[in-house]
This record gives sequence, C-alpha cells and structure tokens, in this order.
Amino acid sequence: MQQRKRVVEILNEIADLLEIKGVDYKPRAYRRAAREVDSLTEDLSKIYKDGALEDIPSVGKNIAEKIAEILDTNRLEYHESLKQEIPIDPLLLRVRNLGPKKARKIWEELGVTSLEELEKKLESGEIRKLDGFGPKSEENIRKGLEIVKKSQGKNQLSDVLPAATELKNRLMDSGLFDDLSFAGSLRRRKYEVGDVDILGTAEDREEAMDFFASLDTCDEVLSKGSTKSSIRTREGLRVDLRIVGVDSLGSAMQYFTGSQEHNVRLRELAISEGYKLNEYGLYEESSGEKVAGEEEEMVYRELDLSWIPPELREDRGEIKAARDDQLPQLVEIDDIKGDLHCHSDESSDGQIPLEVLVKQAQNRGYSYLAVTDHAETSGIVGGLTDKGVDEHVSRIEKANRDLDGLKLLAGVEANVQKDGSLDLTDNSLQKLDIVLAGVHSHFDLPREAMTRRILEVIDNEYVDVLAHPTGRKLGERGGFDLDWEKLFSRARETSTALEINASPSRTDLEDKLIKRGVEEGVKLSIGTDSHRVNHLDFLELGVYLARRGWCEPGDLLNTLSLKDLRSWLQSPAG
DNA sequence: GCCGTTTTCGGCCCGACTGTTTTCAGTCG
Repeated sequence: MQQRKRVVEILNEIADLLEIKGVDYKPRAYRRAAREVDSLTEDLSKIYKDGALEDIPSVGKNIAEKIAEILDTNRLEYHESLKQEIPIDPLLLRVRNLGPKKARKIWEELGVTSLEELEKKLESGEIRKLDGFGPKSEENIRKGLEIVKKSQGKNQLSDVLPAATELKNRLMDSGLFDDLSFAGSLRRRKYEVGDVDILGTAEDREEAMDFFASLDTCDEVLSKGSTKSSIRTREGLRVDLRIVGVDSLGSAMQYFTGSQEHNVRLRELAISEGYKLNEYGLYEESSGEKVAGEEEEMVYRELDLSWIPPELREDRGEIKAARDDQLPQLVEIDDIKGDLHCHSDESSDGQIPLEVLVKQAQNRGYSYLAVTDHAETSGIVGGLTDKGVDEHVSRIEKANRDLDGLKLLAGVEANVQKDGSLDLTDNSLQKLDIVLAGVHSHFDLPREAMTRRILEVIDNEYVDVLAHPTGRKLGERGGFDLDWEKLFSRARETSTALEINASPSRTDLEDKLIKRGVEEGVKLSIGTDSHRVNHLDFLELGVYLARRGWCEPGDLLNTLSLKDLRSWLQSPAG
C-alpha cells in the first residue's frame, strides 16, 4: 500500500512537472496511469513480480519501467531530474487560479518555488506586475493560497447533502426556476464531495442568477454569468449553478454529472461512432444534426448504451458494461430489510436506549435490527463481558416478546486482539444471533501480520461479519495494509460477510473494494454503527456506497428476509 | 506516453468564465 501510494505520488508529480514544461499529452498519460495504479486492490509488487505491470490499463512499456524502478529503489531517476530542472513544490499547483503556465511564469521571473515564497511575493506586490497578471490575479491567487494553507478538507456527503438540499429548495421556492437537480459528485453520491453542482432551467436567466448570487447564505460570489455562476457559502461550501435550455437539459445533466474520466471516455466513444458530444447535445459529425439532448437516457441510448446510474460513472468499466447490457441491477433503499450494526446504551460510548432503537427500526419498517454492543477488552472499553453477554441476550429476548413484525438480533461487536483472537469466549459467542468482529487497536501492524490477524478472524467459526474491514477514519488514519486477494477468497470460502460501515467518517469498505468483493462473490453487510439516534439515518449512505460498489440486492445480507438471514447466520460456515 | 470493433501511427474532450488581452490565454470542471 505504502509503495503504491509512492508510485501514485511520483506519477502525478511527473504529470505536474511536464505540464509546467508545456509538454503535450504526456501529462494526461501519467495522470491516467497514476489513477489506475491508485485504484488497484491487488498488491502492486506482486503484479510487478508476475511481470504484469503492463496489464494495468494506461500503463505501457515506459511507465511500467518507471514503476519497476520505483518499486526497486523507492525513487525514480527521471522524476529526480525533472525536479532538478523544475524545483517547484507540488503544493504550489494545488493553489486555485494558479495553473501550470502561471506557476512557470512566477518561478522563472521571481524564483518562486514554494507556498512561503509565493506569499512573500504576493505581499511585496511583485506578482501583479508580471505580464499577464494584474490586481485581480493577485487577489485570486491569494485566496487560493489561503485555502491550500488551511488544506481545505473535502466535505462529507452526510454534511453536504442536507445543506445542499435546503439551498436547492430555497432556489426552487423563489419561483424563478422551472426545474433544478443535483449534478456532479453529489449526484454520483461520492462520500466526499468537493462542491455542489446544481443544474436547472429558468425562464429569466439573469433574474434567476441574480437571486442565486444574492442569497443570504452566500459569502462570496466567485463568478457570475447567465449560464454559470459560483458562490461560496458562509459554511465554506462552494456551489455551482448552471442554467441550460430545456432542449439540452439531458445532455447537460450527463455532462455535469461526470465524472470527468467517465465523460472523457464517453466522448471518445462518441467520436469513434461519428458523433460530437457536449453539454448541449449529441450531434452527428457529418450532418451536424442533433440526435439527443433533451433526455439524458437518449444520449446514452443513441450511443448504443444502456442508461448508466450516476453512482457508476467513474470509468471503472461501466461503459463497456452498458454496451454489453451487463450493468448491475443496483440495490435500492427499499430492498433493505434491516440495520446490522447498532449500539444501545449498553455500550459505554452508545447513547440509544433499547426501546428507542426499537421505535426507530419500526419507523423505518425494518424486519430486523442487530443490537451489537461493544465487548469489553481488559477494562478499557466499558462493554459486554462474558457475564454481560448472558444479560444482553435475555434483555433482547424479553424485548422481542412484545414485538410484532420486527425482531431484534442479539449481537456483539467483539474486539480483535493483536493475534486475531477475540475478547469473548466461544461459549459466549455461540449464544448470540450475530457476531461482528472489528479491529480497534494495533492499527499499524505490517502487511503480513495484519493479513494473518484478519484471516484468523475470518476463520473464526463464530464470526459472521468483519466490521469496518480496513479500519480507516477519514481525515484521521488510512486503511490497513492487507492482502485483499487472500482476504476476499477466504471470506467467500467461510461465508464471512464484510461490512460496509456507513458511518460517514468510516465509509469502510470503500467503493472500489466493495466492487472487488462483489466480483469475488463475497457477501456484504451494511451497518450504520449507530451510537446516537440520528446515526440510524446513515443507512441511506451505506446504500449509496454499496451502489457505487456495483452491489446488487443479492450481494447483501440486509436484503434477506429474517428467516433467510437467520439461516445464513446459523449455517455452519456463516 | 498510451492506445486501436475503422488505426501499430496519428491521434489524444470541450466550452464557460475571468482577466488583461484589444482578439486571447489561462484556468477550471
């Protein structure tokens, strides 16, 4: 993993540096390769050992050799010499409004190579004196610099979606818009959203844009035109609004939903089929005749593709699948019959009384809800001990007696010890309906040891679900370094489900690993990991995540009826 | 530098907005 990140970093830096040099096409080639390597789930050094680097899409002979050199020596001569030639800190290019051309200019003219030097030159007023720069450029670069310095984190979907929905509703309520929808990463339901894209139609564009720019939640107008305007809200969220004509609403939705990689692929396909595709429509190249635009589905259909759900539009094979009519029938929120990871107030960090959990589950129409309180490890976490398990089970049994249409499952989230054993005895585990096991300590074991540890958990006959398998916490720590090949195949053999933990700070497994799991025939289990009442809403986020991982209903435990779930849990392997 | 259900060579997505330009380059998505 670490090595892979290093490769990705170097390839991206090469792309940056080549862009500054003004080289054509190569930057994109390096960036594409970096992206492909970044999305690998196989062990990169194993691929190298197998001589299969060139099998990675967008990696050819040249880049394969470079990757090999990085893996062998942890550095790359070509990269080092480029850095010598252009000693610009890569962070400098993360500054908004400062692209490769301007970065080159301020380096050549003023010797700026770092954020600190950039700040000094902004203060001294030298930047604005350069040809092609002016007071506005200076101000825009200054703003961009501030954001990089604050290393503006991406926003979590769970925060953005409600805020964006409210804003969209306010626009709609103005009566100035005929139609408004989310596009961009928000529509694709990415778990981290850069900015909010809203797309719609309006009779009077000027008036509609004026209204948008004058919202009281608007802190700054970044740009304003009759088709596109951008604001930054007081909460620091960037919102782009685009107004298009009714006859191109569909193609605009397609275009602005992205992802960029998906769009590039789609346009390449359009060109090869004799079309031209832009946000206004799909046009026949020869006649210039518009063949689609009003409806998004038609854009895809005219290109001989099935309509592709936004969650899949990441250039992960969805276009080929759409052409072959092999797109997955994605799981829907209505397919979900229950939540399989919740904490009651029996967990020391849990705050939800059992009766509240019951009410919430009933409100959502669940058939079941797993009450999976923490187990207690050597007194650190105040959770269930072996004795506590007996009480837990009888408490759940008692609650179930009064229930109709909903059943609580007596469960536990056991802690995985350093050696892969659990902190409850087998005797206790077998009394429970469902056993989750999660790593909550010793996060930094080396790959082999961590893989061994997790395989031990998967092999444990009492464990039904491996909770938050990679242990990542967004903005806090990355995921474990694991041998996913082994892990997926063992999970399939032992019928151990891997969790899709829907908690926004975890989102673990992440989409690309879910997709791999699905391909490997592994069962997955959505859990909200609720500790407070409002966390139960995370289930929807879990479904989005599952969809982004190409999950069909049959891939998930949560779509099983109570009867089928019970028999899956009780089967010897499960 | 990669890639090929028209290609192993000759292509490589496309348009809006901004600022500084007096006709367009740079940046962004």
